[in-house]
Amino acid sequence: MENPAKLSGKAAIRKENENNILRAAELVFAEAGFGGATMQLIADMAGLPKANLHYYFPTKEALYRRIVDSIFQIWLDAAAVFDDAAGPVEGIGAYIDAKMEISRSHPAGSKVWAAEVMHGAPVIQDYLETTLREWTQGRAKVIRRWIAEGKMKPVDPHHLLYMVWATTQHYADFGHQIVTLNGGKPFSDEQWDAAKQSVKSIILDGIGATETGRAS
Amino acid sequence: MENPAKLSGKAAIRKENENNILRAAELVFAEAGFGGATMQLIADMAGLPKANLHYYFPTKEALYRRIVDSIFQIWLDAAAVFDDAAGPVEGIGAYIDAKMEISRSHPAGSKVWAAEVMHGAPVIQDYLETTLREWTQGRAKVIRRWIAEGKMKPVDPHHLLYMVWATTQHYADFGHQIVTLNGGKPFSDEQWDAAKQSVKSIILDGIGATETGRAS
DNA sequence: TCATATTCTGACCGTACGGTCAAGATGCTT
DNA sequence: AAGCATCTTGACCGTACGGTCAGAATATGA
Repeated sequence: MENPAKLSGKAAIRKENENNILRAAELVFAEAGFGGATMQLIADMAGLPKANLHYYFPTKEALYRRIVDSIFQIWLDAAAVFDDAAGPVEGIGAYIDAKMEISRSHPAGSKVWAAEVMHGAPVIQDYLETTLREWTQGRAKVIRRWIAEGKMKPVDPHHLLYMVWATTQHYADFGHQIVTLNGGKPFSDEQWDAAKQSVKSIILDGIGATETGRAS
Repeated sequence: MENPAKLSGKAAIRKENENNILRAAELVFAEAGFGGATMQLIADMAGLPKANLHYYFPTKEALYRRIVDSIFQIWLDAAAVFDDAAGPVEGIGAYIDAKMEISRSHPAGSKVWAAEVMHGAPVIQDYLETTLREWTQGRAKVIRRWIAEGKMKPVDPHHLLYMVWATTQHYADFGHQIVTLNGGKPFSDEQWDAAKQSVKSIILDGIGATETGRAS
C-alpha cells in the first residue's frame, strides 16, 4: 500500500498521468514554442483525450508554467556545486560539468527556458528579478573573493557567468545545429566528454585558474 | 529620377513598404515566435492593412523565410574578418567584435535565428547542411593551421567556434535576462565595450593566443 | 453492496487565425 | 487625357485553436 512505484489507485493514476503530460508538454513546447504548441498535440503525445488534459491542467498557461518552473529548479540545484568549492578550478569546473550534463539530459527544458527569455520572459519575470538576481550576485561575490585571493585573474564575474551559461546551454538550445555540423549524428559519450573538456579548458585557462593544480 | 533615396513612384512605394514590413516582422517574430506571431500584428506595426501585407508577401512562411535569410547573410558577411587575419588574436578577436556588434544592432534577427534552430530548423535545414557546414570546415582548417604554427594552444576548432557563437549571441538572445540582471537598464556604450573586452580576454587567453602581442 | 468522490471523454462553443477576392484608388506611359 | 499596370482595402471564408460541459465510467470507503 505504501509502495510509491506501483501504487495502484487514484493517486497513482493521477501521478502517472501528470508525468506523462509534463513529459509530452516539455517536448512539444520545446519543438514548437508556446504559440506553436497545441493542447491537442500534447494530449495525443501523452496518450489521452484533450478534455482529460484540461482536467489535470486547466489552461495552457498553467501547464507551461509548470514546465518552466521545473527546469529553473534543476538549474538552481545544479549550482550547489559552486558553493562548497575551494577555488575556481573546482567550483567553475564542476559547474560547467553540471550544466553540460543538464544540456545533455534535459535539452527540451533548456529550449523552453531559452524561448521564454527570448520572448521577454512574460511568465518568469519575477524569477529573474528575485531568485536569479540574488543567485547571480552571490556567485559574483564568490568569484570576486577568488580574484582577491589570487586564484584567478581579474575578470568581470557577470560576463564570466554569461559565458558559462551561454556555452553550456548552447549544446542544448542549438543541439540541432551541432548535430547537423556533426554529420547528422548525435554526440557519442566520447564527444560529450570532449566537449566538456574543451569548454572547461578554454574557460579555466581564460580566467587564469590553474594554480590549484588541476588534473589535466 | 535616379535618386535612390527619395525616388518617388511605384518602385519607391514598393521598397518602403517592403522595408517597413520586414522591420515589423523581424520584431514580431522575435518577440512572439513563428507560431505566436500574427499577420495582423505585423500589419498593424508596419502601418498597413493585413490584405496589403499579403500583397507583398503571399504567405507567413515566405515572410519568415526572408527574415531568416537576411540575418544569416549578415552573419556570413561578418565572418570575412576571419579570413584575412595573420593569427588568432586578430582573426578571432575581430570575429568576436563583429558578432558582438551584430548582437547589439540586430538582436531581433538573432532571436529569430535562434528560435528557428531550436525548433529543428524546419526552414533553413539546407543552409545548415551546405553553406554553414562548408563555412565551419573552412574556419576549422584555419584554426588548425594556427595551432600547427604554434600561434595558439591545441583546442578543438568546432568547440571553440561554438563557444564564440554561443557567447556573442547570448547578448542578443538572452538580452532581456541580462538587462534584468543589470537592474533593468540596457547596456551603455561603456558596458558594451566591457562585455567585448571580457569575452575576448577570456577566450583569447583560453586558447593561449597572446604571442602576436595584442594591444591590451 | 451501495453511496460517494474522482476520473474520463465525446460533443460542442466562441474566437482568432491565415488567406482570398473583387472592386476601387493611384500613379505611369504614351 | 486616356489606357494600363500596380497598389490598396474592407469584407469575407474555412479552419483550427483553447476551453467547457454534461454525463458516463471507475475506484474508494463504509
